[in-house]
Amino acid sequence: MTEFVLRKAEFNPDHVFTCGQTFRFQKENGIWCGVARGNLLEAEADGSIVRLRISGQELAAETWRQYLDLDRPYAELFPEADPVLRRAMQSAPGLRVLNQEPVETLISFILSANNNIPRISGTVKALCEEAGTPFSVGGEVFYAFPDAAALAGMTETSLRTLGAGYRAPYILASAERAAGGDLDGVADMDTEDALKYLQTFPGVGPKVAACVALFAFGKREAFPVDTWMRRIVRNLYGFEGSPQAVQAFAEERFGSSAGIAQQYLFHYARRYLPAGS
DNA sequence: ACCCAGGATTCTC
DNA sequence: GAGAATCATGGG
Repeated sequence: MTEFVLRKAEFNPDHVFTCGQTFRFQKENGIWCGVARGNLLEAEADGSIVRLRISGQELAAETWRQYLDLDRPYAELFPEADPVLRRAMQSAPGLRVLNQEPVETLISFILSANNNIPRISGTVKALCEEAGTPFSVGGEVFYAFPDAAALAGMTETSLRTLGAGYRAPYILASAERAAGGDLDGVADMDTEDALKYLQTFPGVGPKVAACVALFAFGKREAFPVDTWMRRIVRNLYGFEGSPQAVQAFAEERFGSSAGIAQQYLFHYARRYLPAGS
């Protein structure tokens, strides 16, 4: 078991787990609970501190520091943040961008296309219970996200039963490629190459590629543009254009940590910008 | 019945 | 290349 005691100002689970980067965490009885890297991760706020408890196979504390992105100085990332970004950051202190597993991120965000977050979460959970490796903590059973080979061994029918819909064949084909090692080189690519390469996976376009690059491969300049991002850029920055134009606007404005700015803005938009505006 | 959801793919011009 | 139609599925 690994434990962390952190200041809520540097890691706030209420922001980390609701800002849309992961679909596997739920709050139960005041405790955030989910599975990451085949371990149970629980986070509980206690005043101004947060206790993190990680149970399961024993992984090095350094691995978890990396997963939690604890060693990045968030307060120093945007020294000249504009008023919009500053407001978004001030509204979510302790938000951090996790470093998640590539296969889980790839498949989850293929599922996210033209879908809504509650339904994505439900399908991901069903997927884990169907094909993931179970492990038990304190007598309760949890499921790791299925590895690529397990996913590739599923049928289109079973994936549709779990709620994947028309994305089922994309998931199978992309899982097959991942099982063959096709994600292995992405970590060493620069952002531009990674984005281009990830889009060769079935079901992966510009937005999903940016999510995978950002959330699984540490490409912090990758800036996913979705309906929320177009809305916030239009309403709060007065910039309107194609997703590609919005991405260029964001990269120019936010620089090498644009993806982290994106998470603050996305989280802010979902909480404070009325839908349909 | 209609629209939307963290879009991607395919068809068409 | 840019723009429209199509793609399951559940909830408003």
